[in-house]
Amino acid sequence: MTVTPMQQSLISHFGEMGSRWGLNRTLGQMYALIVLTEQPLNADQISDALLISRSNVSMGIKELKSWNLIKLQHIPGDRKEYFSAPKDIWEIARTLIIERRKRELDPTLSTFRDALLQDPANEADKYTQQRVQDMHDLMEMVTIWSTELQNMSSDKLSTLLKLGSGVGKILDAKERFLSK
Amino acid sequence: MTVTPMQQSLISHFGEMGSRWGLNRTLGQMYALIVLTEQPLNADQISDALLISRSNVSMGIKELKSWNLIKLQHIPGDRKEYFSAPKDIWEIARTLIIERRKRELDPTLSTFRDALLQDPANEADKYTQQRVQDMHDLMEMVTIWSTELQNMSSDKLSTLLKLGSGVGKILDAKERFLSK
DNA sequence: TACAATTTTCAGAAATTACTGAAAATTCAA
DNA sequence: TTGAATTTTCAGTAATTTCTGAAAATTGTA
Repeated sequence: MTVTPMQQSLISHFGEMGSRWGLNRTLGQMYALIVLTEQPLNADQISDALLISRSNVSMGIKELKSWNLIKLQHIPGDRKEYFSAPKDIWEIARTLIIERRKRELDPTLSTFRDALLQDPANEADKYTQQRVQDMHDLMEMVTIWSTELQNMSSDKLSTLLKLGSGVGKILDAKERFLSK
Repeated sequence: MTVTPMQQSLISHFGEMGSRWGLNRTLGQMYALIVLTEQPLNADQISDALLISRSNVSMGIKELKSWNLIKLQHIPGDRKEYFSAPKDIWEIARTLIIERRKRELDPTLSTFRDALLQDPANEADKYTQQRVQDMHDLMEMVTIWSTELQNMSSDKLSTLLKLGSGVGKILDAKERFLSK
């Protein structure tokens, strides 16, 4: 399991990014390695390639599993477990959307709802609730979107994204669709 | 500058979330306080309300400024600087999208492009480039979208988001239209 | 200009998070 | 079963990040 210079620079970058994200450096590197390698890898190979301890890999894998980001495989005649990433990049994207929604949006929405159910104790609370209401509404819409994306095929997701350069067009499409 | 229980629980939640995000706990709390309070606040008030040192507030403000998340105000006859958040929640959302794109997508896209320009040293590199190409394409579309959103008025952004669960249907309609 | 008010900086301390090696637990073939 | 191969756990250590107080810098007024 040797890492080419090209792979190394990508792995490093994902390490940096991973720590800026909710993950940590090692996790970012591990996932980069798995995504960029065609063959499934076992824990020892990951440990060798990234120069991190076997136990660190074990913890990383546990985390990646909890994010549903890796596939588990077995190779006949080999007792080790092998890990790989989905070959469809859209599937990875979809998983990331779902998992981040679960971890970030859902609990926040629930905190917002709690606050909105309370009686405002004074003017300050009234203002607070008003702001919470705005954030709640926005976030709920984002949630609905993410649910939608979650159920969308890769093809469809791709079509939607490609529509990008003219989101305005989508709005137009909506008008036409609804008004006929 | 007293914080009501309702505000306190929201501030705590944002603290938790902030650290899961790229920000840190204090920054999350600071921004929650500013967003949830109607009046602009000065650094001492923030320091009092959150029980953190004046210098910590100063660093936090610097960071929030770099994210373009706060507005700076002066109150006549008072030399202190006062801080507030945009009243339009969509504006805050838009700013977050822009800033995160700058910090996360742009550098990543550039790393991807570097890798794609290199000559693959072997089969492993060829596979790596293929995967990078996929990720690049996806991320470029996301970038285009975010640019689009950046230039969209709050009204239009709101309309688009409200479309939510209707998006799939519109795409269906489009498919049917194109394939006949 | 002088100076009080305010903000910023920054070295070190405190807190948090990540990582390791050793040991425990699990798995599976014989 | 047994025991070798493999994975997981976890206490302690290392590394990183955050926070503070003191001092320096800046600002604005008289």
